[in-house]
Amino acid sequence: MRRVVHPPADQITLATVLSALGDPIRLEIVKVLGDGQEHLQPDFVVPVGQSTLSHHMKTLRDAGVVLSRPEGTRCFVSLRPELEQKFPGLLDAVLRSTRPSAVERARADGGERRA
Amino acid sequence: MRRVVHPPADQITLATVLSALGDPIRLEIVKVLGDGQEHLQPDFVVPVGQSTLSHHMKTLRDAGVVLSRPEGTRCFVSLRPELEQKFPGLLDAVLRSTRPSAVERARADGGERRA
DNA sequence: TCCTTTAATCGATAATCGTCGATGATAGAT
DNA sequence: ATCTATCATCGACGATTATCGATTAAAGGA
Repeated sequence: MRRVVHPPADQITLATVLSALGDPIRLEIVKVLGDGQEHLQPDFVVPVGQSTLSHHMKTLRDAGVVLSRPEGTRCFVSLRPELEQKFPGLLDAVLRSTRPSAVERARADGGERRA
Repeated sequence: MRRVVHPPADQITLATVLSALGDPIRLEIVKVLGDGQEHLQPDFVVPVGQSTLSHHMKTLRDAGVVLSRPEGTRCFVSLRPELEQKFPGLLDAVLRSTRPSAVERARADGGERRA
């Protein structure tokens, strides 16, 4: 796998992180990574081509959101742990926000009786 | 003051909110609004012209982050309360992240003895 | 050595964004 | 009726971004 670079933790900025997260495709990627596991590109089911997905990955990597670990011909991706130190609770709040809330689930149910 | 429009709460999306917050100027605006009070444009000290500031305000408004309340010739701006219902804890996490953490303050102190 | 796989990079294109100065709209004051 | 203050809108510009298909790099397997 090709060489990939990560920014040092001290030059990760909030604006850049939020900007990186402010895209539906990248939000979906982060949502998948939210399980704390490492993932490969095929794990992210997004409606874009491979090169575009790779580009989004670079955006997240450059922003300091994800970590890319090349191994053999593959590249394992995970959430970058330093993010929690720098911006405590931020990623959690974002991940919680990607899940429908109780009131939204109720609204989606409409008037249905519970099964 | 001219008529301003706000999106209905149910069409505020996470990606759009994060994208709106992912800019240093707008982050500064939100930081000022973090005191929970209403503010006028002159309260935001940002290195851009008036028309650009107004444009950023529109971006935040369209994303559902802020509320604009025209009164007379002025326009009071505040954080939009529905945001907390939709994405609980998100704005708080962002606002906390705009403030330097304890470890960062210690680092900035360098080896200095405390006064 | 050649083939396959995975993912980064390149070059191109269209769309979006941040910025500015100028103008316009609205309300209040003189 | 005019002037002034506040802020939204307009038109233009350059910069950045999202996207694609094609290519390249690196490693593994045949």
